[in-house]
Amino acid sequence: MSGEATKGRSGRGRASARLTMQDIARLADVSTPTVSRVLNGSPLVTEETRERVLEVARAHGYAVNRNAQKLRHARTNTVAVMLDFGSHRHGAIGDPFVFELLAGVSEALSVRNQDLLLSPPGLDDVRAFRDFHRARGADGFIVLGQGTRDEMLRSLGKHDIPLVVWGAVSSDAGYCAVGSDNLGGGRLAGEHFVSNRRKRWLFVGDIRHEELRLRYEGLKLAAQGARNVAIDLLPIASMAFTVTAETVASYLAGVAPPDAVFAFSDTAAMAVIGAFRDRGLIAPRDYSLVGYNNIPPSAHFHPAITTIDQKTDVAGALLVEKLMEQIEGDRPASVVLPTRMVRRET
Amino acid sequence: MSGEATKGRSGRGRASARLTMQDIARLADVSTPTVSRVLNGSPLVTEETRERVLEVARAHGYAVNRNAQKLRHARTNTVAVMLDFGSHRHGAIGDPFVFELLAGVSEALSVRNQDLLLSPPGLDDVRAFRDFHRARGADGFIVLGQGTRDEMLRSLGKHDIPLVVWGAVSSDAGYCAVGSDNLGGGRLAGEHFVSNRRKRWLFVGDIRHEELRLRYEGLKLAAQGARNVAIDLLPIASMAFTVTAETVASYLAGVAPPDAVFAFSDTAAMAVIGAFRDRGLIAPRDYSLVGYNNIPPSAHFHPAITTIDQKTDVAGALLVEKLMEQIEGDRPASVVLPTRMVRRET
DNA sequence: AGTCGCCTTGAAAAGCATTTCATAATTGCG
DNA sequence: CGCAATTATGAAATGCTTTTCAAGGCGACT
Repeated sequence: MSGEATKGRSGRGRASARLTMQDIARLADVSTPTVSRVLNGSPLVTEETRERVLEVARAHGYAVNRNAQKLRHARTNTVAVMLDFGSHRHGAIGDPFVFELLAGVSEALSVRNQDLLLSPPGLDDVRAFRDFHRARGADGFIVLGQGTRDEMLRSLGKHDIPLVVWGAVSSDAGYCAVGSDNLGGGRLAGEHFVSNRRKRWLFVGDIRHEELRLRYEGLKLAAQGARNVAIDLLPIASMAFTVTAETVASYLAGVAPPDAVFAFSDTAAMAVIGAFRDRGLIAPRDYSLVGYNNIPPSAHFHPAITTIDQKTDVAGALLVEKLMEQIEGDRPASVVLPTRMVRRET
Repeated sequence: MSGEATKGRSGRGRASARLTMQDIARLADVSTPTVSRVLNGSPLVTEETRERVLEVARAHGYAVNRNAQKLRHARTNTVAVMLDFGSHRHGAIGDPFVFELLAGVSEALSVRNQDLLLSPPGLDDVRAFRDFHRARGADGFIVLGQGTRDEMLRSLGKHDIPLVVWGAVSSDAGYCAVGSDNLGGGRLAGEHFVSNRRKRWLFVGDIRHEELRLRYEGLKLAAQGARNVAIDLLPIASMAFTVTAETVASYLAGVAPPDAVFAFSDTAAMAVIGAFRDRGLIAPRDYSLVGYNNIPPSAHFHPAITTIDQKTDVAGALLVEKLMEQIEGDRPASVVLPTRMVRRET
């Protein structure tokens, strides 16, 4: 509609933005290929030429057009990262956890000089994914949080698209995954309960999420492994990924309260504490509680929350590394990162 | 080095990924321009041709190569988003707040069919910024959190690069900003203290951050506006953006404790509660406390934290809208979004 | 001294889609 | 029925960089 304001003039500051490799070549009195070689650090150039070209390029603030580069190469040097905003928007993830993961990935990619394209929301089926990939928007995908999309990811794995997923690691998934030891994490929580002589355990979380299912399995393992005690593993409060104090409260309304709760996240654990307090139940007096992710506020919470800590510091770099291997044509194995328990008041 | 694994074969699934517009043209028995026109919804094509082309394209799962598109057009339809990971990694931001902002931006961009490029960390000076822009990685920038980079952003504003910043809005900044009413938020906190008859106020936060400085100013305004009371505004604990229970504790060690604390974030508020509790001080009995951002756990905290709520739901869309206007050549005005106080136990 | 081979450089093609301009086909009108 | 005016389509140029291939210049070796 408008579009005249900028089009008309060409003598302003805009002109400099149009600088191309040819311009640099002309100014340095060489050909474009030579400029290209210099800028890419090729050894096939005289030191003297190199310096001249670099000098000109710097003086004019020239930067290579990445899009032309991407077009020329088969590789785009771009990685699409998919976040689970969907559930986050509803207050679900809440933890800065995914954010930390993203920071790690961003850093690792930048080191390797890869662009990070945040994939649009709504890439929910294989078709949308493939289109996105074919449009060469990206060489590969990093999916942060598999959510309930496991099936989609599995069929994606067959499509020859480089893909790494943060989440549950299962041997038969058919795609490369990096994740923490959810089973082990769950077991740690259970062992904590055992050592506190708790007998009525409750798991809070939606086990349709593969990661959470594994944590639950770990918890069960611990229950079965307990000697001389019969553990009562209460039916799961199979609530959505979203956990609020209200949902917990309404669950509590019907039953005799548990004496141990394993919440799928620290944020959920906080909600649990609130709901239990309303019923007059205080941790650790009346029940034990273990959260997950070890987010900073958990340490300051009252009571301070015992939680499972995942090694997120290396996660980003690892995800990127695995993806790069795939892009090179390899088929790297999945990785399970260790977890540990941070024992606090609950 | 390797590179043979994929290169050699061409009969596998790879071949289909190489599908180009020419292929579609040949298959549909038309020319490339026609395919292009069809795919871009140009009216210059017969209905019959259109259908044939679309049919072929769909059948073969063809998707336009965005990089070629970007190269051809002056606009890349890509927006770079800059996050303040730096401080986050040190446990600083912590709040899911920035994350929410990002989600909003992502959604708004996807609606407008714009790619979201997460800009690499370390874009700290004007030069790096400009290079990034010139490389045509992006048509414009959205900066989430101005941090202490205000000066850099100002000089950037003069460089003819479309830019919108989430953060403090000041009339002389020279760049377009969208942010919440930090001054008003600070005043709300102060008024809360006044109504609770608190007299020794402490602000926790690093006022080198423009946003935080404004909140502090708002607090001061409320102090000055109080009738019949002399408010004692304690020297700021001018700690880094990172606030831990330890920093608060060491600050407390030297002075008579305040009876009101305004923390720059809910996460910081939680740290404050922890440190005060260690000194035997309980809110709201011994002091009032107001946080910022209204993150979910604040409601479940014990005591439940009174906080300032920002309208993040519209923020993302607004940021994108302002940026688009700039890319079109306009110079949109900055916007201040309203804040409100969520009064809870503290 | 002559030939071979290496090193540096440039011309041209390729990578994929869009846009301009020209052409062929069709319609409308006198 | 012939000419002008549309309309649908294609050829060629364009955007910017990288890669291949060829050529020219130089020293080294026999």
